[in-house]
Amino acid sequence: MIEKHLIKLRARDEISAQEEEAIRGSVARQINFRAGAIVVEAHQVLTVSMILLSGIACRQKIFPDGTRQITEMHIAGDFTDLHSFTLKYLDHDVAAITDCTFAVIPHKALQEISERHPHLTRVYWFGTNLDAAIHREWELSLGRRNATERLAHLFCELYLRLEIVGMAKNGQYHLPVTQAHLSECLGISPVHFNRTLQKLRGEGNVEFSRGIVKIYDFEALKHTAVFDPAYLYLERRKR
Amino acid sequence: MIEKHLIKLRARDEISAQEEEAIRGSVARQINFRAGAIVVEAHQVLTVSMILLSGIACRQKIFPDGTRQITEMHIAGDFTDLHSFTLKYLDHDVAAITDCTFAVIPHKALQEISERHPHLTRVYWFGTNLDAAIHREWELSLGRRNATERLAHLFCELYLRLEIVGMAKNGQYHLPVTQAHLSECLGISPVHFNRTLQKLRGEGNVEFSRGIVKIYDFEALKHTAVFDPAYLYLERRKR
DNA sequence: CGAGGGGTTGATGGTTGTCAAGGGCTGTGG
DNA sequence: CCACAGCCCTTGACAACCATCAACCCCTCG
Repeated sequence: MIEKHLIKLRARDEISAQEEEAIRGSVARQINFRAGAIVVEAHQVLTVSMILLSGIACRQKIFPDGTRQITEMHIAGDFTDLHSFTLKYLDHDVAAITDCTFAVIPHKALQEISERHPHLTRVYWFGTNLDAAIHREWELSLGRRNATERLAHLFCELYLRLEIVGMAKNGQYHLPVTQAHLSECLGISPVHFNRTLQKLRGEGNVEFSRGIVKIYDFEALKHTAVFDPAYLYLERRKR
Repeated sequence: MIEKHLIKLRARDEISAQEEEAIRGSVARQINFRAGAIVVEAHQVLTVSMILLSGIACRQKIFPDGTRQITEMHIAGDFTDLHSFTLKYLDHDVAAITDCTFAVIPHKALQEISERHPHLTRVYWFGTNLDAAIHREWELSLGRRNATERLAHLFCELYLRLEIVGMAKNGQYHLPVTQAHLSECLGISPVHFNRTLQKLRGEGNVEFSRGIVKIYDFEALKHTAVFDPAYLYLERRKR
């Protein structure tokens, strides 16, 4: 159930048997959401956090006029709103892009972990800092990369993140989202997204259609994206 | 010395006398940097974190070709690289924009805090989550706001953050940075920054010259920025 | 067969970047 | 005191990038 979550944690740190037990014991229940549903609403006081088990979700910020910015994509294994444990409420929504299943972890359980398991607490603290690093990289994209580079960069990031949890291999992965969703990640219009995608396809290094991303030359794609994976902290660190 | 840091913490949570003592005891030394210096270099393994005592610093990401994106501005009281405690190295630089003084906190001391002071650990965890919230808001700016709105938004954010630590009042604060620095926050060229600033001045709600920001109508400025301070988490929360 | 969502295309205009030049202020040395 | 250098700010002209509007296509599903 939370296997992908454990794989993600163990890709970056050692998790002992007791810690794994503590994590498993903290799951109160599962919950499903339909595609398009708001999973967590901004500004609502929260008492639980959620681990994404399957599906694709995102963090989004919405303007009064309805325009939307997706600030991070979430895949299976991600602790989508762990930060609500210390923030108490979120400054953004969490939305289900496809149908999603979550494991629900009450803040009470996180409180216990933070009292009894200092190392695991630091692992989860690391997890929220990793999200912040992804936000920073997206700031760089939105501030300095053009549309082509942004899109190539997003394809690279998702490949590496999905690969960790076994959901991408041989340069290919499922990404069952619309062009409009991705344009909201990149801060461009859907029309311009479409033209950008065609340009990338023309270069022959990547394709995206029917919800499948095919990367034919990852090194070339990294090059057009100016992609440096350091911000994903993919190495295992010592306790 | 770390008074502004304590004020910032106490604006959001209760800090006990013992916790204050633990914080004060963790400061190993002070260190100064000249304007323009790199305080922390990306990708270097770190063993200390630093609290900004005076001056203005920033987090920046630089492309191979030298173009730069500032991902967050730091003011006195900010724990500029607390996240290096769990990340071990940073995905970005920390740079001194003006002359700066920092308090140095060894990771060993943070390790002890994380073992002995669960509540204070959560307070610091909250602190890094607050930085992440600022990153998200900047993603929204860079992705969806135009240049005028971005600049107005930055002036609003810095006002509220400086006000907390007593460095802004009556709609006015010192911001001894160049237009080029601010343009690197906003993801626009220095030339366009200058024209944007003139446009805002023409509207009569804000002025910026000789390193001083004067806000004449904060509500109007908030309105042009579509500024919602929720992401700064300015209320005091319960233990 | 029709409706609807998602994808595609063309035309046009606004926002922003780039290049180049000049102005103003400050600090320094003659 | 003045000349000069250097940094920062400002302005104008032009081009690139991207948004918007509108129309159409394609596929799926009821």
